[in-house]
Amino acid sequence: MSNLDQARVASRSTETTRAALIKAATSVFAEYGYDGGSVRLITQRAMANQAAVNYHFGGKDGLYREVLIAATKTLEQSSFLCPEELDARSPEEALRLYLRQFLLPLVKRDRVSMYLRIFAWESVRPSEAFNAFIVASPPRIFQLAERVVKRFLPEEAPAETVTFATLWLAHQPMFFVRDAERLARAPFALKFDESSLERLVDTLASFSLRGLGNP
Amino acid sequence: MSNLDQARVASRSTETTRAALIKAATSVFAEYGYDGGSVRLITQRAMANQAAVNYHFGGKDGLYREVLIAATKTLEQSSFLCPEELDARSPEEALRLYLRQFLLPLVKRDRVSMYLRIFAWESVRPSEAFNAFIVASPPRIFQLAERVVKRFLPEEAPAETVTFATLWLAHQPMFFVRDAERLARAPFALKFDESSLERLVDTLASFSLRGLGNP
DNA sequence: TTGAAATTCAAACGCTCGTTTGAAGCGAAA
DNA sequence: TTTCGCTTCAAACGAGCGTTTGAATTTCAA
Repeated sequence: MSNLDQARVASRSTETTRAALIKAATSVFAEYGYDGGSVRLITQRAMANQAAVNYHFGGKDGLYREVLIAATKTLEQSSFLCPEELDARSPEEALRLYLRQFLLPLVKRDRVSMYLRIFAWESVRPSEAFNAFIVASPPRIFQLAERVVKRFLPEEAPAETVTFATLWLAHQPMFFVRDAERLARAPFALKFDESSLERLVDTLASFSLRGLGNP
Repeated sequence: MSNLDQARVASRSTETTRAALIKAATSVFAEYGYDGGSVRLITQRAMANQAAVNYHFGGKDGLYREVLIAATKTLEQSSFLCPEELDARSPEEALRLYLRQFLLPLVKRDRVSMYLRIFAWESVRPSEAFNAFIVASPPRIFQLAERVVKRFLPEEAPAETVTFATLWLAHQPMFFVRDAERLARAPFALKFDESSLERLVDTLASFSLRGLGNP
């Protein structure tokens, strides 16, 4: 009887718990971010014991890393966000598609939206676990904003300008996704449904493309 | 001997401690935000006892409120950020001035910059103490972005569009100020000095005015 | 100088957090 | 059926947080 056999034998119950924890962690981290999401809430939602996180993943960090791995894997397989899709379109359409995809979490609650929410949290103040992760395996979606921006900037644009522009663009949808809950309350009262999402995409695309001065 | 007399009599040492705490709290909150700034660090910098915060201000909230009061008072007296100054300029100049003033904390460490940093923190995830404060006495500087934006939008623009645009503009400089420390490290490596600040102002002003599509 | 009020201080309280512990439960091989 | 290793569990640990406590100290009018 090898370790492999043992692992296979025990894998059913183990995998059940692991999967439940990852699923619960995904929703909790999407809602509250890494620092704000507590192990107690995650294990509660997964109907597992608190110690299970440490037993199966070595700690909160390890569980988060699993979520990030699943996120990058899913997002890389999602055709909506693949770089080739962007390159096949005109710069204007690419920009609009980019904004629209990253704003979708405002009205959707599916898995991809939760992953995008997690990235939106990390765009504010990245956790150390996240930094360690993107150094090890940088998610492809982080190149997307730069890719879109480069379609507009001249070839000879300095790297600093590209960085400014990339950060500038990437954080426009991130802000709305991350703070949707707060913006829904006073004094903003922005409730997002399909139609207001479209208007937001229109507005951001217009500003990003032509600026405030050219409506 | 009235309470007033007692207050006056005891005011020297009291005011010294109070002022030291407020000064220390300003720098700590500017550095780490409200949640991230601890009472222990504040009292350490002020060379005061931990209990002094509760004794003089009733708690961390109360101390923060004093900082916010000082911030709004100072910022309202600062001619750089007054609404009249903006109205006296062309829309383009007003926008540029707005961006420049709110990006100044990147290179300056003076009192006004610390206050702007605190507001930048609050723009991400406002503390309850902050929400309670702005309801009681809304700082004037929060109307500035809307004022600038309205110079560009047509009179009949829907309120939702104005809100979108205001949030869009207001968060552009806030992001850089808040995350300056992180952006200085890899993979961005954006160190800000006078010249790079000017380039950032140029870039953001250009994008905000004319968008990516019209360099 | 005296006494009462104001202020400071070290220590501890109560809470939440991530993590650890050691016993109990469980399933499959012997 | 017994045994052994993997998994679960309730409980506690230790660290950090804001806050409270009660005694010591300072201050100053009387």
